Amino acid sequence: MKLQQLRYVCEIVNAGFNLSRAARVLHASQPGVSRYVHLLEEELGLPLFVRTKNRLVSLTPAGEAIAEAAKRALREVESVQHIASDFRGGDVGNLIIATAPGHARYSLPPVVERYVKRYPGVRLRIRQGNSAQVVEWVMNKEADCFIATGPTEVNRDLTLLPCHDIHAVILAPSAHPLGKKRRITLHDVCAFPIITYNAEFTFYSHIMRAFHSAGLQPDILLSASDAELMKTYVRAGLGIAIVAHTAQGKGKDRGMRTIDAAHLFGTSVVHIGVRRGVHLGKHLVHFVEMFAPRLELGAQQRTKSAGA
Amino acid sequence: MKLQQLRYVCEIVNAGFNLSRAARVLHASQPGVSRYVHLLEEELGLPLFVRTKNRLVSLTPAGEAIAEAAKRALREVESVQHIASDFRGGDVGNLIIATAPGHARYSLPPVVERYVKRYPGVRLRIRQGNSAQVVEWVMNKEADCFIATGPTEVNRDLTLLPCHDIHAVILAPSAHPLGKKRRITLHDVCAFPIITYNAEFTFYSHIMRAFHSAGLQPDILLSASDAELMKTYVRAGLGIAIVAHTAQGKGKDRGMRTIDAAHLFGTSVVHIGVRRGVHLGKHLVHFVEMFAPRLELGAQQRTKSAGA
DNA sequence: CGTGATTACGTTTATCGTAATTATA
DNA sequence: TATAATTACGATAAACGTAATCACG
Repeated sequence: MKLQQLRYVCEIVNAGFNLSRAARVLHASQPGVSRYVHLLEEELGLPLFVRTKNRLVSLTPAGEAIAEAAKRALREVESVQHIASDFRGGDVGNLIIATAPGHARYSLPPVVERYVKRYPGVRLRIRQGNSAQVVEWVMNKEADCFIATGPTEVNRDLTLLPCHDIHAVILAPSAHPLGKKRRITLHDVCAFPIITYNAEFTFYSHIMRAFHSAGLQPDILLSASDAELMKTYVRAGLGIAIVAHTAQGKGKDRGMRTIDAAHLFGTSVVHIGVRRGVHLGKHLVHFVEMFAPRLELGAQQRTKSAGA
Repeated sequence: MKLQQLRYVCEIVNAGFNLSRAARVLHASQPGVSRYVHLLEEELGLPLFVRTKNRLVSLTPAGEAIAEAAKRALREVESVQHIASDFRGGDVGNLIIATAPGHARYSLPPVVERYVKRYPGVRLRIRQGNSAQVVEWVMNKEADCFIATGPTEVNRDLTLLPCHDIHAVILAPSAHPLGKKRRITLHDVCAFPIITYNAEFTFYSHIMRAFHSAGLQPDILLSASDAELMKTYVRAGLGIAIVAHTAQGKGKDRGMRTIDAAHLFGTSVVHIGVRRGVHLGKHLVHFVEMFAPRLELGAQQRTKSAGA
């Protein structure tokens, strides 16, 4: 059995059982592909494709199972090449990180700063998008990993690495009545117009779930993807903002006060998501080691390839 | 890149980096293997093996990662062949089931009877052993699956399919004082000499854990792997037996009574264990469908190969 | 020197394209 | 008749073994 034969089979399948089209994609001649497939079928002792007279129509049951296994085999072979090119290159290359604007703005900058200093040859790119987008990008190989606040609805082609916890805080104008209470409740919060993240962010659903399960209907005055924008509206006295604790400036948020709200909304976990079962590139591993040292991803890599 | 090259790499590794030995195993000439490996290294652009002058010594870091991926790729290719031979054969073949004597004797017979009637061409073999042995047999491909009472200490090369629950019953002589109580306690049970399974069976640990966590030290008079043997001793009045509920005869256990003990020892789950990530043979799927129809393994197979 | 890796060389075989053929819509 | 699969044939290349060479213990 040859790798090419497996490639041919897979390509025929996703060319919609059109040998000619598959041959074009594979830079091979139509007869070559035809013969090679026949050879494989002969070797395996059964037909992989259903043929009506002179046309490929579909996979046989055996063909389906075999095409699946073939795809997995090819992925591993591809992975051999990726591993090689990963080791081959020195500390140069590309690293694309997909994440929500919140992480990009608050958690990432210090890490990125250290990273580009340590690995100046790596071209680091950060793509911003909502939860669904960043997942999509990683699956399509348009990004090497995503950083997202879970639990993300995620399929079995991705692996999530829990990095650290995140909790909500409330930003209110300095003289706001909420600031006087010792321990606020969801009910207290609900009394005021609320500014928070857009609905496509996981944090939004997280917050809303807390309100709804308490039987409350908050008055969402305004939603945005940018915490700095929210702060502007808070300063203007339009309402109070519920944001991730990472979004609070270190004493730089003048004109407002921060009220802890961890007990109201619980904690979420920030995850790094990568494609499952493939070799994690050296640059990605280095980055993750900086972003979440407790994962000890580098140490794992040394003993076993492609983390859990 | 050729599959053979990957085979060569893997074989060199488990021949202890001895090219000559690897070549012999692979039915190839030493020079052929040498050149082919060099070709691969050239293609990948980096050395896979550490060479001291004229001798292979070990894998480079890249080599280790690549050897792992290569092994996975080869396993998938092998799996293609297995799938083919699985579909090729009609309803003939072999099926080896490893299990503890208890399952072999009580749960399996009716299933086996139906199975051999439906698939008379399949040579069914049942190997009996303790928990560790049956796991070992499946991993070494000396058996297609095992049936065991969990939770088995199991590694990530195996998949466990939960089949059904099992609970303990107490077998006591007809006139035994325990039979008069309405709801017995662990303490009650401890007052009498106990007959149960050998220590190497999971059920034994399960029972003992219940006693120990209640701070009790039961008097184990006798342990055996065969429930029928235990019954003999119970009839002789030597003690009471704690056995799986599946071991009780349907009214045929003369001279003794059955006392329910589910509330004392809880329930365990009977699992079928198979090698992870490989195609499940048609015969095995058929058997599992009969043994545990609620798994709907056949339906899963039709859509996706090798169940979770 | 013996064992084991590499290089050189030649034969055999397989791979794959062009051209011709057949079959279907 | 156009499109798509199969068969026939031939040139090129690769796969792989034998023999020779080299390198170390």
